[in-house]
Amino acid sequence: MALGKDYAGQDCSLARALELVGERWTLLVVRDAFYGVRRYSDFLAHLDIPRAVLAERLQALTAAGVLDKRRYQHAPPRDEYVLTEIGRELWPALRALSSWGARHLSDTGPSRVFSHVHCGTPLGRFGECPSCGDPVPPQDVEVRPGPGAGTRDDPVSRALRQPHRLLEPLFGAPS
Amino acid sequence: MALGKDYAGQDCSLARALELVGERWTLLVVRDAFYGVRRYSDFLAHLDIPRAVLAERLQALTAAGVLDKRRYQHAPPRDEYVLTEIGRELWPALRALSSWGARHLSDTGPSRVFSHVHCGTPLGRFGECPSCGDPVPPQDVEVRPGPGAGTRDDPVSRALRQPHRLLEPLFGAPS
DNA sequence: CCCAGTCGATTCGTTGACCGAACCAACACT
DNA sequence: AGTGTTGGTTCGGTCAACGAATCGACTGGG
Repeated sequence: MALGKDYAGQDCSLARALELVGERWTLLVVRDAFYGVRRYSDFLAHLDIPRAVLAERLQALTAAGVLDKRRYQHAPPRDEYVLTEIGRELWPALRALSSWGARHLSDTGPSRVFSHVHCGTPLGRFGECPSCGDPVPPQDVEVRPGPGAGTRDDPVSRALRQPHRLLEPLFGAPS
Repeated sequence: MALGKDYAGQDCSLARALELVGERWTLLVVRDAFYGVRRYSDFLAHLDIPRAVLAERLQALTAAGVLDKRRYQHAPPRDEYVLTEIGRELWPALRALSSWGARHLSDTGPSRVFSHVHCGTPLGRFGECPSCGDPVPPQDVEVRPGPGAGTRDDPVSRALRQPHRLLEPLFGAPS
């Protein structure tokens, strides 16, 4: 977590994962990346995160190969951050944690619902499709607002009010 | 995370989960609980965590219903912390994160290997049994040291050098 | 050319969580 | 009485997070 000290001595895959992805805000940044957020200003507006912290997290995730920073426009220079294959493989972990939170820490029901885009079935708690029985890769998952949906009013929240496929860019950024 | 501010406004199950379980050390405490660690002093010895922080985390997890603090002996008074059903349901998330870390952030291979106790098959990346095809509940999982096992020398690390079933107490504490 | 606006940051002073060592209370054993 | 174990609490010091202000590169408008 790079919070003063690392988890030195914890010879454990979990500890190593947490040093990168366990810092404050980091997993929420990754979650937004799955939602299709790609630009600094959109992360900023959706997360209410201090600018310096966002810049640091994006840099760390890029350095670790979870995100790829690429210039999609040269005049003026504009960069976007996109999940790499390594980043996309965080989906099961993200899904499991989020599902756990929804089941045990929520009073209003989930704020977003995930379903298999091919058959419309809501995902099970491991991210699998109950009717097909197989784990669903994120690009085949559709997000929709759920019963506990919030009332934020930033461009990202507004765009997420309609069904959206994971990993698809939220805004028509030049690919 | 209760780090200065909470994730106010992040109306999201993931954010709620992270406020509890996303703080530094917390998931490692839960991991140790799955390993069968139950006593304050054992967490302390295995994690190299500041005493105050451990006390705070155990209290928070207990308050949230993830751990159950119970007195297993009255003279002298001794308490143990045991995973509740809610806590045990964190297993898929823990497994997914740990597996991700092992695949992408490890140079020596996993420090511990998990396998289905009924058939001996090593678990897949979602915590499922590749040969049975079903998700394996933690009480049916066996931990063994893996190729990247460390060289710590505390009672917990020593006890974990031999195969051990998850959730079983590491030491013969009176149940 | 000049000015306002946007994007992606960096800088800075303050707050607060984490760290590690010391201390403490309750109890058991000798 | 003295020593040891367990399960904490207390206390400075340090370092990361916070939020506001600033900045540099660029564009489009007048």
